[in-house]
Amino acid sequence: MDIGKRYTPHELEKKWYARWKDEGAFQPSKDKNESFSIVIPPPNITGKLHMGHALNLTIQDILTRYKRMKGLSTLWLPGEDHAGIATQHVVEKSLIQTEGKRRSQYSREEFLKKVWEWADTYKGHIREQIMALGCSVDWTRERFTFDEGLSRAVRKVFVQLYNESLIYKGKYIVNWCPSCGTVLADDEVEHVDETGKLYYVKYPIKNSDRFITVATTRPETMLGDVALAVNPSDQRFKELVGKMVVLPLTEREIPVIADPYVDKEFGTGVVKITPAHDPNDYQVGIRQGLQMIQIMDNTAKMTENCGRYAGMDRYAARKEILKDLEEMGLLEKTEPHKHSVGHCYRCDTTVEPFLMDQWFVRMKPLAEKAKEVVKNQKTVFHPERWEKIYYNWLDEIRDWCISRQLWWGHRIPVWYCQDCGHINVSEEDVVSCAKCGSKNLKQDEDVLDTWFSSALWPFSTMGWPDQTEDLQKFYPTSVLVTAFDIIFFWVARMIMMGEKVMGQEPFKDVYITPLVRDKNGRKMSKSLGNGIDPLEVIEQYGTDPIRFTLAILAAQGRDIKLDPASFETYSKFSNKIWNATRFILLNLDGYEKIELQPKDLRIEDKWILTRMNQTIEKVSSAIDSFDFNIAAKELYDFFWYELCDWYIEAVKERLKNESVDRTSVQNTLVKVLDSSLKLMHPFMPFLTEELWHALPGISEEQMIISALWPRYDEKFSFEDETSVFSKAMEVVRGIRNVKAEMNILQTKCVDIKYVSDQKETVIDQMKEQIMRLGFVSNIERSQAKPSRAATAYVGEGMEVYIPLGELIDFDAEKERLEKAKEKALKDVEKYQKKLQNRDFLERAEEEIIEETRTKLEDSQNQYDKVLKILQELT
RNA sequence: GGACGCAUAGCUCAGCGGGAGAGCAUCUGCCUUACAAGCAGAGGGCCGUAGGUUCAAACCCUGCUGCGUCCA
Repeated sequence: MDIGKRYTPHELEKKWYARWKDEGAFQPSKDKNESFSIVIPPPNITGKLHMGHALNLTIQDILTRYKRMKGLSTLWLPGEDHAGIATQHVVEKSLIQTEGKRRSQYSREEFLKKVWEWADTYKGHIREQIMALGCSVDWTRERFTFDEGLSRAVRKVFVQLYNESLIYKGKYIVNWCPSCGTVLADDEVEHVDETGKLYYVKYPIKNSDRFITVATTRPETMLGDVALAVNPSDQRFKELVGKMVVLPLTEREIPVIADPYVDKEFGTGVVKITPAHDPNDYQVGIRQGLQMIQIMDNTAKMTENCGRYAGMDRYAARKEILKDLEEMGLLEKTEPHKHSVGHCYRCDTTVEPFLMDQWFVRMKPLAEKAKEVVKNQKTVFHPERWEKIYYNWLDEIRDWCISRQLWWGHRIPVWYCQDCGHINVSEEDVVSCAKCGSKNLKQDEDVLDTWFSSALWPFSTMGWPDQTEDLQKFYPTSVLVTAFDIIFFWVARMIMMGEKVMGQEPFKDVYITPLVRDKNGRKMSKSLGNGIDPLEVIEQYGTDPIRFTLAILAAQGRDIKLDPASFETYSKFSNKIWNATRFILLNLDGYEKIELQPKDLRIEDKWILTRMNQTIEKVSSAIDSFDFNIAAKELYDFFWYELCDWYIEAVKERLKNESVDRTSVQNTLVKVLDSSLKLMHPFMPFLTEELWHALPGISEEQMIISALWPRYDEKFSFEDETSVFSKAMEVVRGIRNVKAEMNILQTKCVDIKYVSDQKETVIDQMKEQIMRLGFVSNIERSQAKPSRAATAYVGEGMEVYIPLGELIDFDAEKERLEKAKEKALKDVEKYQKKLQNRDFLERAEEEIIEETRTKLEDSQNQYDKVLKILQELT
């Protein structure tokens, strides 16, 4: 079978993906016992996939295809995430644009209908992109976090945790996003260092003309102050404790209290306490039994508790209050101040700490279990260091706020009885109160945090709460491949829920992918506009090059600085594979498959087969240890620098003559190509599938995707021949080098002469190949160095010369030899020094010492010979 | 403030105890009938800095400097 002259990626991508999918190649085989499974980190339905996804998906596909070829029953389960806040946010924005209406102008049902429409559209986009990347996911098992089945799982877990008192409702300080109009979990708040101001405000002491000065970054919250606090050990303020001060602007009187929370060094050593609007103050408030005054509403406007400031936005109020304090002479001074400010991770609005009734998950007991799982190595992080980050977070964990004031999400399965006040918590919709039987019920308006449903993903996608075959076979999953930024949001919570609900860790390995940055090391982001769209790259170069590029850059524990030029580099590799295959196919005239026998093989055949064997081992073990870059590099080097540059070049002559020998070469080529394509398949699925089908003996029904992974074959490992070939390579390089230095065309054939005291040299063993690779017209053994000759090779037991007559440039030759001499001398000195060191001889391993002795001998030898040649240079 | 990571050729990085490597870029030569998306050759590095461990350190340990990230 012939293939086209050029590698044209696009048509073959579509063709093969459709066939793989249609023939069920992505579905796990039913008959095998050992299984391998991955659940996809479900992409949000808010937008398109970025380079991070492309990397993440590529790695998962490499693992999946590799395990599938290794014969395991393999499942990669795809799906999408409904992404509560984010999705509601983008849909609202798009509705304002398309229909000019805000969310409040729709009913909850109407709005949700719109979001579902959006969800369906975007699920489609995500599917297309996953397909474009060639991912071998089992589409028959696709799931969505808001599916009916997954919603059932969410309810069941909620009820279970509620019944075990692991879920509770309570009034606490939470993070409120005034723009999204919902509460956020602690880890959904991003802290950014900002330069703000520290305002020093004077509070008059009651019945006195003295003041206490308080430093604050947020003067507007003073309207909610209920106390001033000092550190109990602070001598400066000892006698003030217990006194009352008059809160400026309100005339309210508040006490001065002592609390160890106060930092003596900060500001004046006195802080204002606003329990309803600051998490630390809230703790003080609880300890001291203080009143809590709400001064802002859901939109961050001041409440009626704020007198004449009521109705103002928080920033307007701040301005106004400062102006008033200034006028009253109560603003002592203002200093620039650096502090960290919380922002909403979705819309970047400054979050407001807020005292509210919300639902929480009690994290401590779950976190303990989750720590154990990793400590006991039931789940292992790669690279290992992420464990620390994981522990760190779990150690400092606080209860997880799971209710969200949104419409898009799993509605909290709680019904409040309007008559008796009973809280009904149930998997099924409640129609009558369990306590009083009243039908006057009201379901909680709020929905659950998206991550609550994502936390169940590894088992909810496999049919839980039903006891399905998939769960039996594929849970726990084998590997989770994800980015570090969701270790807290997602990975840790999945482990908690897996342990809690299934009694078993959700995955055995967690591979944390590198972060894809731009070529300058900046994070790719929409606002910087420095993102690279994977689809555009695919459009330009094809899927296989982008996958291979990402894989070869994916070194563990280091971010990827992605220079688009890399795609160019590795698309050339694809082309190389294409053309090498094409060459082999063009040379299969009269091909007849035979069982290769060592006795029919020549040195270069044995060499390439040995190297093939080694490559199989290296690539397999690299994938096993998640070192995708090493695996990819190994393939690149083997295929290009050994198979193409040396083996194919060496056997071209042998392919020309019809003989048994040609059959051996053809079979070796086909065998090596077959194995190479298989090893490369997980990285470059389309190209390899296409080319594999052009190989002789591959039937139309077969597919490389389900072919068996190559195995190391003892029969084809030949150490001796491998070192002979290496020596031949050196000789050829020497000849080429002389030509380059003497300005002789590489393709101009020269004669060579060699001097040796050995009976058989590499030149005798590989004469034809050396002649072909070095463009040599004639080789002769000689008793001594010919005159007017350049030295091409000086090695153990042999020197190779090129008699050049008038062509020789003595200066250039002398320079070359001087360089070689210097190098040899440096080596000699280095090894001598080592071997003269008594400590070295006493303490180093015997093997190392022996090796060093050999090296010394070799370099000494080299030096002597080069020196001699140099002296005789005529 | 607490924790972590990184520093190797001009650029991007691999190597992580016994010979400093790759790609890109640069320079030289070549259309050698698979591939000019190619072939052959060359130049370029006190492996951040100061100590320590070791017979032996780019590699292990510590301090420092610079850059980055996470948590508070």
